[in-house]
Amino acid sequence: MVNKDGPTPLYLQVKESILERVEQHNLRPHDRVPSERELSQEFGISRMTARQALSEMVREGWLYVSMGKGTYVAERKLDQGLETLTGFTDDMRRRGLTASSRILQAAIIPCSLRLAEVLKIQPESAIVILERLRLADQVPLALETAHIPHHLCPGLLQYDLTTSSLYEIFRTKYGFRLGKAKETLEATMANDRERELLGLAGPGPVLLIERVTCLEDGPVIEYVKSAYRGDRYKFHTVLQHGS
Amino acid sequence: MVNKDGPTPLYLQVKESILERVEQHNLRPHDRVPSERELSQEFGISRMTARQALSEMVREGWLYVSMGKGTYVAERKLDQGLETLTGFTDDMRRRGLTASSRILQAAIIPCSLRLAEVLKIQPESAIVILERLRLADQVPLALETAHIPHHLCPGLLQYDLTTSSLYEIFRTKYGFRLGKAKETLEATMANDRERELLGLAGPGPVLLIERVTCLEDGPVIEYVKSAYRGDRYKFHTVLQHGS
DNA sequence: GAGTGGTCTAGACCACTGG
DNA sequence: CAGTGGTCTAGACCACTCC
Repeated sequence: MVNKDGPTPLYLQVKESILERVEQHNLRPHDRVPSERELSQEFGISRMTARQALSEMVREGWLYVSMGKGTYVAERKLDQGLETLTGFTDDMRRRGLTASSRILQAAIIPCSLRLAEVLKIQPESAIVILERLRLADQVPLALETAHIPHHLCPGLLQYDLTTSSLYEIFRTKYGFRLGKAKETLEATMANDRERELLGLAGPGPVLLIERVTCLEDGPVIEYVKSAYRGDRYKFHTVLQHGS
Repeated sequence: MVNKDGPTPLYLQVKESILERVEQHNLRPHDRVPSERELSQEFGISRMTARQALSEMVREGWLYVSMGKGTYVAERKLDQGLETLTGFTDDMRRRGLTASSRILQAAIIPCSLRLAEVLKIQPESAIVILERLRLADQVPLALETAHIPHHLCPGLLQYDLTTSSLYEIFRTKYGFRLGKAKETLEATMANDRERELLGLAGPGPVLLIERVTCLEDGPVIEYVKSAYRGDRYKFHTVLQHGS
């Protein structure tokens, strides 16, 4: 059942084994998984090793624990995807809306000092700057400015960016796989330009979102700053307790 | 140094002890923390127990490990553990600030119809309502109202909620383990009450955060609505691309 | 009372880093 | 080489849940 002499740690082998049962639906949400003592007998390992496999899976959201009762398979589908990285197009699709864009600026420019630090490239390197008014069902919702290192995606501006998702182009045209993104969100007042483009009658709040996105293998692919109309947009996320 | 007979687990006592040294700057970023074997001698505990304290802190982003060299204090940048569920107190601690509270309302009231749906309890059930002005280094930062099913934590109001973390009380006094939380964030204008309590001179934006938190084994433990000063607070999160 | 997870011990061997 | 974290063992006692 497990290989005690191989290079793979025992607890990882146990983890993989349970993960398989979950993914192949031999174990379904809210089914009980074998107890720590059962696993240690089944695999011929100590209870602490079985425990390490289970508690890692609990931490990662695959399983949950009910004190004195047992460990169970977690519900995945409900919240899955809310903490995942999506662009404007997918975000709107999830809300049942159709995304489109009006391009305000699309150019290749030298990169400022501050931006070079964020994108982890040399100052003055060429970057693609792409400013778009993002519409949901034809109504202005956000003003979005993306900064992308030009050497990572030469020829980006030849594609139709009014209807296509930028992330879709990254994936299909350049073969990029997105990794992690860091976001910050804050509430501010709309400035004049935002007010005009978003169609606000008077002063109003906007949700300012900054995102730094990395590819799976490390390099920063974009820095995006967006201003969402406060009265029309809510940001959703799911947090998992870390212990 | 540690209390072996008390109700607090040894590894948590060790964790708190190291956390204190980090917060009081006795240990600075990139300083080495005592090794697992050193800690087990210092506290008179086994190495596995010391290890549990350290590895939890690594997972939470306080420390990092360098293989074969040692364990070190992490740079408290906006890096890790940001997608984990924390309360105001821990959030401020991560930013190097001290959290405190002014209690505006603490009572047991019957639950409204709308709230009953969110908390998944019967309408008119008793709930604890706790409204607090949250301060960071003595400066008002957020107005927070928590709604908690009373039957889950009877006697909650007897505890000191001005300095204690609500989540700390959940954990130590009731033995709760937090699971997932769903949050929504939006930008609005401060209403009169928020403006007065948060100390805003005139109209200003606030970041409105709603959170529904569940325990590990399912039940909803709280619904919290918070209004953060837009000019003093940024929300951080990390998104992971869903493959 | 029997089973569960939560904590803890006192050892052990390994791969890795530094001097 | 001595020290580090990574893994693992075979026990132990506890609080909890269900019957």
